[in-house]
Amino acid sequence: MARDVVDDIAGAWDAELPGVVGAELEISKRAARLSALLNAPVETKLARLGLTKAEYDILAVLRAAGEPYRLRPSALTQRLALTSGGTSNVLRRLTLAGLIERDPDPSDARSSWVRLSPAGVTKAEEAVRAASAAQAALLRDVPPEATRAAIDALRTVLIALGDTAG
Amino acid sequence: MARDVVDDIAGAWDAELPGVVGAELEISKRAARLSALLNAPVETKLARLGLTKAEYDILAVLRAAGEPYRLRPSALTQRLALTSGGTSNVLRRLTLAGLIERDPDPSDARSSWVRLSPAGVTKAEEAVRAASAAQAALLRDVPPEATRAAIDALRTVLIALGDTAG
DNA sequence: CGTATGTCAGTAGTACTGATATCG
DNA sequence: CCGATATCAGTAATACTGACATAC
Repeated sequence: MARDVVDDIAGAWDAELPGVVGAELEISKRAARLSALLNAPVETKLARLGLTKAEYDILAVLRAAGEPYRLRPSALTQRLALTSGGTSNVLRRLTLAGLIERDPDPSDARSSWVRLSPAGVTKAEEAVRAASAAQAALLRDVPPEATRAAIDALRTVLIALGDTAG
Repeated sequence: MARDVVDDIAGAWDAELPGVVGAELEISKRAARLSALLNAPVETKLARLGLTKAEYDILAVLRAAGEPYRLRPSALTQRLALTSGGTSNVLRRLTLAGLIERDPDPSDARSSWVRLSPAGVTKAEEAVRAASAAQAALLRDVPPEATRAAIDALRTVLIALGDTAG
């Protein structure tokens, strides 16, 4: 079978410190590498739209939530695995850019709704189309059955790790 | 088949913008998620050793290179996919911490060797053992054949994307 | 002289902690 | 009064660009 970069790294460790590294290196380095490869063209496309990845992640979650495209800051914090402070930081920039707006929540005055502005809806849709197209173009070089096998194997591992829907 | 978090995200997009997102979302989000899950405990362990992930990556490449544990800054820049400026930045911190040293290169006075100090060798080995153990502990919950299937599927995709050894 | 190597200063963005205000 | 929600200030680290020095 052909070798990839991670095979070389694993081989080097086996020669230097036999038995110390194993499958955990192979799976984690390959997951990180694939993620980086698929992410790079997305960041390029987003930059042309004036967005960072962190900003895009928020716009995408809001757009995917469906009308009226609004969620609470705490829901965004949870879905993006950030702290509340980190979420506030990105929301401030998106507000300045006019892509989101705040609606007070009559039922709980501590919180508020974060809602895509009309410009935010447009930007979110442009961004998700651009991001998907960029990644799909990269994956054109991969046989569909290989992509499918990776998707299924990754899902199985993630579920075993407790990353389940709900 | 059981559903994971990404199934929910893909389902939401299919309902909102049918046909826009496909396999590229499923593979990229799962790779990113698995990478994040496997990385989190590593960063915790490294923090206890006084290392950041970027510092660890450099120490690990130097240690895996074998004796005399030294490489040129340009080689580190290439293997870690950084710019030269980014590499310099981390090397400065590692030098201050006493974990690496510089040896002039008699054959090319523009460059120099970056070499693990004795303390750097010890720290690198402690760190790689701690990182591997933390990830292996996580993966104890995953059937070995599922891990193996993911490793092989990821390797196939990476090779198709041109990420080959050499 | 032009290219390659590396450092440094400055910058932008990420994402944290801890303090604070407010409300249920 | 306690816990939840969110913002803000401050901090640390990442990693970039562009300017620069040096040497091949």
